[in-house]
Amino acid sequence: MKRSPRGRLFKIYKKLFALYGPQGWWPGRSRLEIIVGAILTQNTAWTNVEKAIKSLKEAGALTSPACINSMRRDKLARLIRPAGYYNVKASRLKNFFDLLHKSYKGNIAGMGKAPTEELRRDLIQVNGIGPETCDSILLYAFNRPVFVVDAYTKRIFSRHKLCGRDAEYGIVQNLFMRNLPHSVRIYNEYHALIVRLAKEFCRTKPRCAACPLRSLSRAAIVCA
DNA sequence: GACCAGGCACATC
DNA sequence: GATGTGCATGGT
Repeated sequence: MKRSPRGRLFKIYKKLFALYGPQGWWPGRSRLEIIVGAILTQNTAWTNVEKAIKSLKEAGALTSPACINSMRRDKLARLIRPAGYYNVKASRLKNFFDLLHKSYKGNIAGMGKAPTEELRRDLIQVNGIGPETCDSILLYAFNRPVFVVDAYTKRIFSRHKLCGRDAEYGIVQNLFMRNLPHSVRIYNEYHALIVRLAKEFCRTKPRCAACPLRSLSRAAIVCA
C-alpha cells in the first residue's frame, strides 16, 4: 500500500533523527548573531560565514544592533569579506538594521514580541531578505513555527517524489506545514537534519549508495 | 582549474 | 510568468 505524504515525511524525519540526533541549531549564540548569520549564509558555505562572524565579533560589531547600524557600509563589507558577495550582503544587513531601527526602535527583543504575520510581512519587504532568509529568522531567531525550505529540501524531497524539483517556495513549505504539527522543535530539527544529510550524501554521486534514505523510496534516485 | 555552497534582486523577453 | 545574470569567497 502506498504511504501518504504525511507518513513519508514523518518516516524520513524519524530516520534522520535516529541517525543524527538533535542538531542544536541555529549555530549562533544570540538573536543578533542568528539574524546576521542567516543573511551571510545566502548561497554561501557556513565555514565562510563563520570566518565573517568571527571578524565581526572581533570588531565588536555584534555586541548590539546599534553597532552595525552606525557602521559605514564599506567597513562592514570589509569585515564580512570571507562570506562572499560582501558588497551585496553589507547592503542587505544595513537594510535589515534599518527596518529594526525604524519599526522596532532598534530593539530585537521588541521585534520578537510582534505577531508572526506582522514580522514576516516586515522582514520579507526588506531588500535582500527573501523567503528562506525570512523564515530562517522567524524560526531560529524568534522561535516561530515556520518551516524553512532551502535548495537541499527541494533536491532531496523532489527525488522522493514529494514535490517538484522547481516547485515554488510556498508549495514546498505547505507540504511540510500541512503534514507536520506546527512545532518549533520539529521544524527546527527537520531543517537542520536535511542540511546535515545533504552535506554528507548529496554532493557526490559515489556516496549515493550509502544514503540513509535510499531504502525509503523505491522510485527515487536519492542522491544522484 | 572547475565546481559548489543553508539566496536574492533585477533585467529581459 | 519564466528565464538568465550578477554578486565573490574559500573548500574540494
